[in-house]
Amino acid sequence: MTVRTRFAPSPTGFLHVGGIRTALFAFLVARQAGGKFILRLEDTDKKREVAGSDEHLMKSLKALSLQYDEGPDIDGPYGPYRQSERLESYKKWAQKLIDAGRAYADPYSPEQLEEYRKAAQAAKKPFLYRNHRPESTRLWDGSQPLRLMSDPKAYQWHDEVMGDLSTGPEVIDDIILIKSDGYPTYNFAHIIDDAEMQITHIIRGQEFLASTPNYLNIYEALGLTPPKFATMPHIMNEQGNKKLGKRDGAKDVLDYIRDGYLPEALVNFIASMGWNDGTEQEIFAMDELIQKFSLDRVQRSGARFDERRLLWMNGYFVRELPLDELFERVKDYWGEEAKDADKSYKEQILGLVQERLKYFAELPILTKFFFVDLPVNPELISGNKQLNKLAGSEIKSLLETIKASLEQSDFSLQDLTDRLNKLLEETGQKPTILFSLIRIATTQAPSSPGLAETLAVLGKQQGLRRLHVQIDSIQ
RNA sequence: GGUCUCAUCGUCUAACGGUUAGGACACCAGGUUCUCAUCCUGGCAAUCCGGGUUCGAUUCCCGGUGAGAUCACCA
Repeated sequence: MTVRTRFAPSPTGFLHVGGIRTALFAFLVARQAGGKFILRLEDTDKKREVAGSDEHLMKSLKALSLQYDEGPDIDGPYGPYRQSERLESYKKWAQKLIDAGRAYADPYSPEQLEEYRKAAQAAKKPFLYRNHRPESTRLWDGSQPLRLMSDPKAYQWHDEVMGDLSTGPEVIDDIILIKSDGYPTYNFAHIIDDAEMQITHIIRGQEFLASTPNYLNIYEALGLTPPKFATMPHIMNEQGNKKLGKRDGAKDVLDYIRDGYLPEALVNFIASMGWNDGTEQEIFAMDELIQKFSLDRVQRSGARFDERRLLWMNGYFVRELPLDELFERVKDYWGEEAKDADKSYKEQILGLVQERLKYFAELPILTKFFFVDLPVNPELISGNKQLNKLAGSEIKSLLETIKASLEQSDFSLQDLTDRLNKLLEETGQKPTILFSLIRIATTQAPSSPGLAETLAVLGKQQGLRRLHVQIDSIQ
């Protein structure tokens, strides 16, 4: 049997790392088995639907290379892939249940239901709708919710991640199949769709674990064999006290992409939250993940989202990139001031900042001084523990000596290196004095790449000009 | 409150009854002619508690405790 997994989000907003992880694992299971990965939009709640989020979802998946084989925009043999377009199916299956006496019209108003619920709560009892099941059922005309006539019983089932699970009959209830607006509930629709779409593994978040026995009850009523279940533990927020959610600041994955996080780093990072291959390997390429992933090595406990680890991992992937590829990838991230700079100049700069670049959005602040003369910042000297011990006149004369030497330089890396060494001897100064001074004068930045390298890229004209300006600024 | 699930360094995790409980991130210290970063070296740091079973429990069982999920005409 061909493995078919699906990711089935509702179009109610963006995708955060929690959602992406579920999608990623479903994707990996499918790819590993040479099966199919399907995207299905669960758009049965028109009130919560957010316009454009379907596109956003698809874009997010594609941005992380989680390409699905069938979906709303990629037709396949089991379409359509939006639930709102599959209403006929749900009606058909619902009718089967009605005919079999396994579904009935809910006679109560929401207010009545609320009272029952409150009464149960006051009595410290769990609320069960089936305790209020009407004696005689009337015809379902669609104006009322359609409920399952449940068959309360204990269940034992296997979960690919959680292992063997079991519950008693007390959790089984007459859940709503079709809402009074004609749309099915998730609880009903996903079962029909998974069956019709030949889904073999339901990989989903832990929030559905508690309702699984009710789904089992529906499968039985429908005469369907359930697929394999795999329940993913939650990804928790940074404080670790709540499942990661949009409301408390979970970031859109597309925002990470926009900030210049690499998809491959994001994927690796997300996979490493809750899964590892049992070795000490930390870095995995996508094809390695596909090859090595297994559901039974997925963690059962929740993992916290630690952005610092993501930052490290992204920096790692950035450093690993060949320079020409990195150049291609960062091309939209240069600052405004770099607009007219030529390619080879930018390439040289990128070579110098590559190992300090954690994510692409940092590029402008790391490289600005290469493109524009920053104003003299006296605080760089006054705030320097070594330099602020020197009198202005001493600094000035040091700078004059430096200038005299650099004026003779061709600004090749080799010559600059030699001259810098010679200047240490000539002036008798320690590197911490001499090099700091040169760096400050020529960059006006609190930090920069190596001094000789920076000067070589900056070039003679710019380097000397900035030296002059610094000298003139000192009385 | 009922039901279900989970529990190893601050964080992500390894250890299919026997290890000085390992790695990574973060942090700290030192080194790489200034800074930042990289890289290298070193350091700090964990089996929730209590009972069993066993020659021996992080590991198996029971009970606590703690955390999370769920109990919608949301998914």
